[in-house]
Amino acid sequence: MPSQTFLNLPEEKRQRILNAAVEEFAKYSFNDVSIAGIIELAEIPRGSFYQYFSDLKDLYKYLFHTIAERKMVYLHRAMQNNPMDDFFETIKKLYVAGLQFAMDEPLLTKIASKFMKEKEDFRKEIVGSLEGSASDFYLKLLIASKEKGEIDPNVDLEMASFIFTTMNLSLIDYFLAKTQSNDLLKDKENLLNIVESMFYILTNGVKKK
Amino acid sequence: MPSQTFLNLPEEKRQRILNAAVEEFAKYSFNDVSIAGIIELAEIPRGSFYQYFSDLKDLYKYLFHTIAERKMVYLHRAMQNNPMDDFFETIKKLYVAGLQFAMDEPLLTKIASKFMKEKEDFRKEIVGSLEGSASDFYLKLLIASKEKGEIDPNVDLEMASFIFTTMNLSLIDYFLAKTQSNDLLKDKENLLNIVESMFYILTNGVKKK
Amino acid sequence: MPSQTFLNLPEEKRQRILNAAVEEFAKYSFNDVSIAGIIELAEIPRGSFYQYFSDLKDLYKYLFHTIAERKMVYLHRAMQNNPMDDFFETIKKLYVAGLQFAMDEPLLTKIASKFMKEKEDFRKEIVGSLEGSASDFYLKLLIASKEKGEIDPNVDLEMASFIFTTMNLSLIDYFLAKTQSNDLLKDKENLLNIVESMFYILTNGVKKK
Amino acid sequence: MPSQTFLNLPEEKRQRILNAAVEEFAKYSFNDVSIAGIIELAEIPRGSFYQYFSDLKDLYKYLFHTIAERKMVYLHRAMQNNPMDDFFETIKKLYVAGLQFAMDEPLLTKIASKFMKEKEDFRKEIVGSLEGSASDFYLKLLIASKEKGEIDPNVDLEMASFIFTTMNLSLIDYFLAKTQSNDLLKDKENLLNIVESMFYILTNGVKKK
DNA sequence: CATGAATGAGCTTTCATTCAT
DNA sequence: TATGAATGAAAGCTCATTCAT
Repeated sequence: MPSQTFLNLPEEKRQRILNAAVEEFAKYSFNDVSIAGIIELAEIPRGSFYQYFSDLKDLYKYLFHTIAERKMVYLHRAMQNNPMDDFFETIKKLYVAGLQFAMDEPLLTKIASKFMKEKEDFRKEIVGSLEGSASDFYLKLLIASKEKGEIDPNVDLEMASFIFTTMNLSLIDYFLAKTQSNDLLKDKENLLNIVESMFYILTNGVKKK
Repeated sequence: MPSQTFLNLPEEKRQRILNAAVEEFAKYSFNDVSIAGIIELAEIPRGSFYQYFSDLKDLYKYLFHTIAERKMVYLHRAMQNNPMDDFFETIKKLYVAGLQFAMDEPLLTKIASKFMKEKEDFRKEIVGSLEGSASDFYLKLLIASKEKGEIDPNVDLEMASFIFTTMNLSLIDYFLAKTQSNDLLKDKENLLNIVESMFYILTNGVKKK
Repeated sequence: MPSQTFLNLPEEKRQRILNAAVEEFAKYSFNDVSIAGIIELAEIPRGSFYQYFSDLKDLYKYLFHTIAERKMVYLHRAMQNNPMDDFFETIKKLYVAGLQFAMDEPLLTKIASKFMKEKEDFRKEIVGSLEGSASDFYLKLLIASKEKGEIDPNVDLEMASFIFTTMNLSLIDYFLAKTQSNDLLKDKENLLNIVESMFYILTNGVKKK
Repeated sequence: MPSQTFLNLPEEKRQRILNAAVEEFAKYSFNDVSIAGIIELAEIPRGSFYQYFSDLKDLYKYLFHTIAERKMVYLHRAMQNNPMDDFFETIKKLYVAGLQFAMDEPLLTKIASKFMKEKEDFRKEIVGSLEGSASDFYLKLLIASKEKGEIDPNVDLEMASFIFTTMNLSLIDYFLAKTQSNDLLKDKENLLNIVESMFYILTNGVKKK
């Protein structure tokens, strides 16, 4: 909740501040980011910071929710296209959308990734009401899918949703790590291949049948 | 490389220091742990710390390698039993051993888990020679297993090893998270069930056949 | 390069800080001066120091250049008067000007004198571009003077410039040392006598002719 | 005054300690030398230091007097040879002997040179009874020489002795500075030339006659 | 005597936050 | 509102000196 003052700021200045914050939060974990660092990058006076935000956490919250919103756009877009896809197709599209976001906005993704590694208390404090976790979302999809007979009845759905959640995050981390050194991953073709090979395993398992 | 002085310390005092360090490193990421915090917990004077360790990193390295060693005992024990197990059985046992360690030593496990979330540069600095990552280890097992015809030839082995690595870590994190609030997980029976349901999915996939 | 903040400080406070620094640097060699000592003398809080200077060296540099400038005023004044003086007259005036400065600003002179005794690396770091040493300056004068036939052709000019440089500094040190206990030296008459008797030797030698 | 314990030490160990001290004191001014540094170089335990010396100053004093003694050997040797030399010859030989010592024992000379740059209080404390300064020594020679009619009666003898003292020290510093980069100075021929050209000036002056 | 562990004082530096203009 | 100066708490590290064995 930045002050109205901040929201009224001329676009250019507001962006300068946000960009500075993004740069810092993409580089360091929350506790290692200093107000000093941000105001220096943003080239704003010390006092101004406190006029705009009550706190570093205040700024972080705002940033985080902005990022979440932006990512949601990608995810919604991915799901709207074809509401008749089966479970696997849906999830795959979500994965790809997530990676696409990572490709388009690596810094924001980095922040989100760092966020997932923060302490749970901190995360709860930032997110506020835990508005339906990703895991719950997958679980609902799985239940629906099971009713349609797409899912092996021996599968523990909670575990499955845990796996899909985890692998999604890991894939993004993997992508961020590789993207720095190597840019082979930067073409979308390759991205799809990776998701495909992951899904082959998650849907069929690794065991020879 | 703590000083000989530290190693010569009376058991009780040495443990007090190590326990203090464990407590702090289990609670905070490396950068958020302060020497001040540790010496206060351990009730040793400021100067003594520097007589024992050159640095916070010095202490951390020592701690980390101690933990790694201790965990290795669990893993080796798990593998020695039955060298004739197939791939799935082997991995399953490793997972269980990892969880067993987490159950016996939740704080140490927490430190190890936090370690995995540190920046790569830092990790490299601590580990020194990157002595064959977990992922490489799984890959070798998978290749051997494939040659024995246990693995679906359509499976991308690199991806599979990535998944097995990731899930192992995630499972441990999951366990640590749950273990704090809820202690239903604390009996071994339950542990095995969790691993089983995960392996069902990783071996057979979630799709109905 | 002190911060603008420092330069904007109210005269009184700025002087208090500078005076404190002068007092300390006149008393101790650079390495033995502590920020702690200065802020206590100046009665400013710890944090303020760092708002004004990045470093002790930063303050020292500023101080040193201020002193150099102030001394230059004396030296220039001494030389402007009579550009037609011969070599001996010129140098003599420089010596006297130097001593005059020492008389007017004994603390600043003390700092300059201490500076000359620091390690060469340090000196270079402070001065920056070694803008033509005193020795070079004397050498040029000597060469010009030789051409005018004022100098004994048997004299090694480099050695002569070395001697004039050295004696200048030593004279100032001598003056500083004596000035503390004894204030007979404090009248200008005496000062001139000293310089005269030194010059008699440097120009004519000690040997009976 | 090191303890008898120190003096009884096996030669090898005593030398190790003294060499370590020499190395440190040749590198840093007294205040910047740490006991820590010396015991590390000497590889002796912390406690031992205090068994041998009450203090860093204690060690320094001992070292300093050792050096002074050693240098005296050179100076006495220089003077004994030819008691019939005139003033100029005598002084010249002393200068050369000093430089010879600097050539043979650069580290010890460095320490002596650093000593001259210490605060006067400190110097007095180390030397103890100011047992006849170099300047007094030159003064006596000059007086004797004047009686023999070798000295220009217009010369202020105090000033002359000051000059001879100062130039001697400066010459040694100059030699030490040059000796590090350039070893042209290291042959004795050159050394003599330098002293000669200095003496030409000090005896005859720079003025054309 | 030799040893080396214990200790705390003292220094530098960073930073979040408050406040006055 | 914008600004940036003031401030002191807190951390890391070094070292001389004392002491117990």
